Amino acid sequence: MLDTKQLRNDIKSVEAALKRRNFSFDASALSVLEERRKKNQMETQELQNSRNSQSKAIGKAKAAGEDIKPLLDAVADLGDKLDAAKSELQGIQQRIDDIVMAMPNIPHESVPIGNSEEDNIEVLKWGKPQQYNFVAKDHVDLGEMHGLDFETAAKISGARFSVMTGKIARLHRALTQFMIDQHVDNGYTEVYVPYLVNAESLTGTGQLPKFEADLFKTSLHGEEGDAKTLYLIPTGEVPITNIMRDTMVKESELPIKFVGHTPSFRSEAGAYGRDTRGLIRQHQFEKVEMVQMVKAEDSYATLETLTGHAESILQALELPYRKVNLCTGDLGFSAAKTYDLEVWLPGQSAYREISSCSCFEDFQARRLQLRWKNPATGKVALLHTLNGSGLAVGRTLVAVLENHQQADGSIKIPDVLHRYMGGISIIN
RNA sequence: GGAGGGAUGGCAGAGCGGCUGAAUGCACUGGUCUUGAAAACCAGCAAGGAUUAAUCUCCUUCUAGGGUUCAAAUCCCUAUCCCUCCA
Repeated sequence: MLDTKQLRNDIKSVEAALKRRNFSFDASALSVLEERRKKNQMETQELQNSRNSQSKAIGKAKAAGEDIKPLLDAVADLGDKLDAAKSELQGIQQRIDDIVMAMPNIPHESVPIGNSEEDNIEVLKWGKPQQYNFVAKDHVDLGEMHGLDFETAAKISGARFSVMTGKIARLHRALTQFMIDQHVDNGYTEVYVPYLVNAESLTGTGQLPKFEADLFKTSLHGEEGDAKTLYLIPTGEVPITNIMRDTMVKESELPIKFVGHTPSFRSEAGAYGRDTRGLIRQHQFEKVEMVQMVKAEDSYATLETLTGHAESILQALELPYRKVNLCTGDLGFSAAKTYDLEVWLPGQSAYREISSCSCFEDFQARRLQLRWKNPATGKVALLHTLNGSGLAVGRTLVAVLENHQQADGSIKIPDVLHRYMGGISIIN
């Protein structure tokens, strides 16, 4: 959520900033609503003030044993007036909230302006795509040789699911273990979190109210009451970030660094026909997620180090990748700036997203009521939140299979994984 | 499945329907004292919003949503979460 003060005082610059990411809204309508809200709020507060003071007077008169009848008569119609004023104010406020909650974050000045992923800017390339003296297979062909099975998954669940058996399942788990251990070494605290979350949590990180269609929604015994509805998490970001919802953090606890391994569930509504082959786009996939909460002045430096932590995994696994600065048109709803890491996939001869590292500034913190008190100033301030996948495990498996394949279809296991694979160095 | 108890500021924890935005303790901040620190003592210290140049002032908030009342942390109903006991 954007700062409502800024929306009130400087709506023009908000309008201009959001235009850079192709988001437009009716600024004048919002201003009109604001005016009405202000007028209404002042009237309502005046009525409340009058009620409070008159009620106090009644209390005093009663205590003094005076006749309170005339005082009671004086406030007779105040309640109705107040109720009317309140409900009107509430209505206006609701309309304002609906508009504001649907507004995306303002892109950071270093974010390139553009419409689509074509306009993203490559920041760096690491590693060289290997030249093979044979025809490189894609991960589906390779995987099926080693226990990756989509047909069985389709029987169990449907399209966009997978079953792994044997060494490939172990490799998948090894990747997860390696990633978590690496991030714990980098100072992150490991967390285990729920995979079903309530609507408040999703609102806090920005998936709701706007993106409900992307989520799997559960119902308990056929009931869909608002309070009880739980959603499958679309990313570990949701539960991990919400650990700190509604808290006043002590300075000594900062920065907060969490890492957790969770599945992610995505409906992939609107992705019909895209990446239908293989593990790239599944309804269920694993991720190791890093989340940080930092002071405002530290957030952009933190984005660099956090992205570096994700990169270190790719480097350790000897996977060529590139880092891109997402343009305004490709930026997620809550993000102010995002680096995507794209890994080289020989099977597709293309770089594909494997990690997304974002700085949200105070956009999520405002919804989450995530704050800290600065002892130096005595002031309360919103924290800045960041997160990044480190990495998407399923896609990392794809990258390892494709990049480390041998002519005979066997897979060479990167050195750092040997200890997680019981010493195996090749899958054949 | 049944019967109770609870949810209050950063934390712990009081709180007769009106002078309670909330005792007290801890934590925190400033000061006295000390070579320095600790201890002790003194003082300050909730958040959000409206208004203001700022102060002042005003409004809201004691889990959430309803209700009773001139007036609700306090009474009533519902929901959520936590705890205890019985099956």
